[in-house]
Amino acid sequence: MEENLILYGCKLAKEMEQNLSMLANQPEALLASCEEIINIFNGVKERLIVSQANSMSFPGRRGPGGTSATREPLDLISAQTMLGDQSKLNEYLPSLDLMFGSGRDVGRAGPVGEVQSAANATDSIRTSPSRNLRRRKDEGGKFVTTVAAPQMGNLDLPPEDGYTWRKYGQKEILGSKYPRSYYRCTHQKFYNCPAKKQVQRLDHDPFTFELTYRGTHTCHLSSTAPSAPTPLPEQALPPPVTSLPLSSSLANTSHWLSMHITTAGASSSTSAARFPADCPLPVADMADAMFNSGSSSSSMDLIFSSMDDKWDSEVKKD
DNA sequence: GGGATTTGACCCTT
DNA sequence: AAGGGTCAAATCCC
Repeated sequence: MEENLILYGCKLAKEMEQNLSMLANQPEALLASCEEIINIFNGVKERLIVSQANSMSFPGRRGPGGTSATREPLDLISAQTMLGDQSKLNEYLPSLDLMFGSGRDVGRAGPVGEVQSAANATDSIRTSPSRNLRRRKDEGGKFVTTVAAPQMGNLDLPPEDGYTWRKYGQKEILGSKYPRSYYRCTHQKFYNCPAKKQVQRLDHDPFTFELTYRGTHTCHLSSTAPSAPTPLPEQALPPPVTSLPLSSSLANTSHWLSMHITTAGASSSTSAARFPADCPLPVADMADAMFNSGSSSSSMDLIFSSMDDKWDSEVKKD
């Protein structure tokens, strides 16, 4: 299933690239389309991360009062070892970050920096001379997903998602049976990482968590960040929520992806997000081709040409 | 002692 | 005014 997700992302990129070529003379439409691409790929990336996390077993955690909720990178490392062909995933995720950024990192420059401005404008945050930044729930830059509770271990804790989080609050929410927990990135202090997430059980399904991600991980961008020994946990970013209305096809895409990730979270399968053995990665080459080539269509065709047959033969099997 | 969690209070947005 | 998000002191654990 995850393999299909990846194949789908490749397929989608090719289709979008074809659309972009038709918008070459319409800068505004081109920008909007680029924005869609950024958000879609971020969504795919995040789903891969969550999918991989959900496919693992959840090692025992310490009880309340300790450091139980911290996410140990070793969990992922060992899981990757067990799952086998994860090296390509580790290549793929940071490459996507380099390619598309988060859409929300103010300090990040790159090929998509200007494209991000529209999203940043809608993602207004209030500043106060005496208080830290605060944002409301309906502001932009929110990504919501649901995952199943761990099959084993402490069911009160949400499943691993590859990041290390520090809990900073919990609150009873009106109309909800279960309290909402607030987490921020463990590296916020040292790397000024703004990533946060909220965890809440669903009223109608206590074994399912709703995860709300806000902000993006910038800790992996620091040259001193401890990313080298643990590629996956520190190199991937939670995606922003698209600030632009998706086209009908892309909206369907989002639905399709949501369906799949939810299924992956609820599954007890030990299968992991894997790349097909002949997937023409690494994506660093894709980024180079997409942004440094004068002839985007030809380069994209080169990148994705071998994907079509595989997509047609494998994805349609489902 | 350092780091993480708990929890009541505070502040902001609606 | 109510509800949600965050702060920060107290507490816990290693």
